[in-house]
Amino acid sequence: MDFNEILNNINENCVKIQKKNFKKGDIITYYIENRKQICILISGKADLIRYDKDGNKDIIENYNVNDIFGETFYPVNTNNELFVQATENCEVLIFLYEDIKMKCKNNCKYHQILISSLLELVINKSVHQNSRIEILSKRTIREKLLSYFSILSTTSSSKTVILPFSLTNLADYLSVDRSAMMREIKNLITEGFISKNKNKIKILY
Amino acid sequence: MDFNEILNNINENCVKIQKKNFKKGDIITYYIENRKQICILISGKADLIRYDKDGNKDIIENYNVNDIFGETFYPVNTNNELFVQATENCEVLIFLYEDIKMKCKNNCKYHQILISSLLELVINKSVHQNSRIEILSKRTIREKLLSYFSILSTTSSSKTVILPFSLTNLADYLSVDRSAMMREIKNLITEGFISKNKNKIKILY
DNA sequence: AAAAATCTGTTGCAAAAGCAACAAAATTGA
DNA sequence: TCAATTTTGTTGCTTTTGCAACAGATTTTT
Repeated sequence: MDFNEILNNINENCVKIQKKNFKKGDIITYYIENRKQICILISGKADLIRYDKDGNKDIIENYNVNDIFGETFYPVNTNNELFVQATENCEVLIFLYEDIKMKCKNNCKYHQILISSLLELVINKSVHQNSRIEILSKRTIREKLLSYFSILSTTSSSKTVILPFSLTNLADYLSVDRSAMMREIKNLITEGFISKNKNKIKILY
Repeated sequence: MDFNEILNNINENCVKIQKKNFKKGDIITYYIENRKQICILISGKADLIRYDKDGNKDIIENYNVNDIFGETFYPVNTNNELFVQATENCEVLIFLYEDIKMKCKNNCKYHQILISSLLELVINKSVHQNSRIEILSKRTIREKLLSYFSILSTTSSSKTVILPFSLTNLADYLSVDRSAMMREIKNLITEGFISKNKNKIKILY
């Protein structure tokens, strides 16, 4: 998926796409009701963040290369302030859905490639969301952990998985209390289901 | 989104799309690893169903008009048998992702409309999935319920919401024990947060 | 219209999870 | 490099949830 090629070749008269750079810590975009912005992360990492009414910071999603975000994909309402913040330096493509939605009159090739590529990215996003739903649907912390490890194991084709984030963030991702999760990891180890070394988990069953 | 128009006008030499009819109870499709089928529900209702290793039936998703499904959107592995079953008579468009992915040589107009329409449907799907994730991320049954009611209330612009499915299925959707959910609904009523009449919930705060 | 199946509502009890608070280890950054 | 911050690991206690088992109401099927 070479978005730079698309960007360089697309007919500027028909599609308005911006490429912007952000430094670590910068706000890439605020989610605005009734706008439909689409952002594609070309390089770097970023988080979708919300502050709830009690002022607690929630990391709702995190993004890597080829991830797609923007309020187009998220139910936005005025109660929540949602924004995406760079956790590393980032290159991002930014445009509005209505600006690319329909084929331009010029019938330009790269516009069509853009739409097809976008479709592919959104499908990937949907698959990831379904994995997340699958995990969150589990009733116990144990099942959530095992289900998460199992998905990592399948995608990496290995019984030893490397956690892509800290245990603190894992608890957030599974949406459980961290200390309760730690307790359950300990139980899984003593009961022989897994072993653990730093951020490597080995599945033993 | 008029898929019949697309179907009637699309160049049959470039895109293979089938329209099929199903009776209530029929299996619309089994999810197969490494295939990438896409189905669009034109009319009727259907459920995505899994039987886990203990033989328990799980309703994972349910589909209405304009919903899109197929293994393209779901992480499939050989451990689970996944299939979609009609809960009412259905008309369904069925095709393979690779058959429509790239623009045909003929450059036919309706092929492009199909891809754009598909993009729109997948974006909608993604927004719904995010709502579901939002709800499932809540830690307590009470928060899940209130969060669900609040989303229904926002989309219907009314403080009185009509539950689109039975309480039994609501418990499934929220992924909680039904009796515990009933208890919590009762608590919400006695504490004055909501009132309830049949399948109508009124939000009182 | 009767029988079967599903859904709603309720409860006691056991298990699991959340909360709070703390210390030690590891990482970051000034 | 040393101080500050974040992460990991642990535990006692409380609250919430799940489970099991009912009975009654409602809906569907025959």
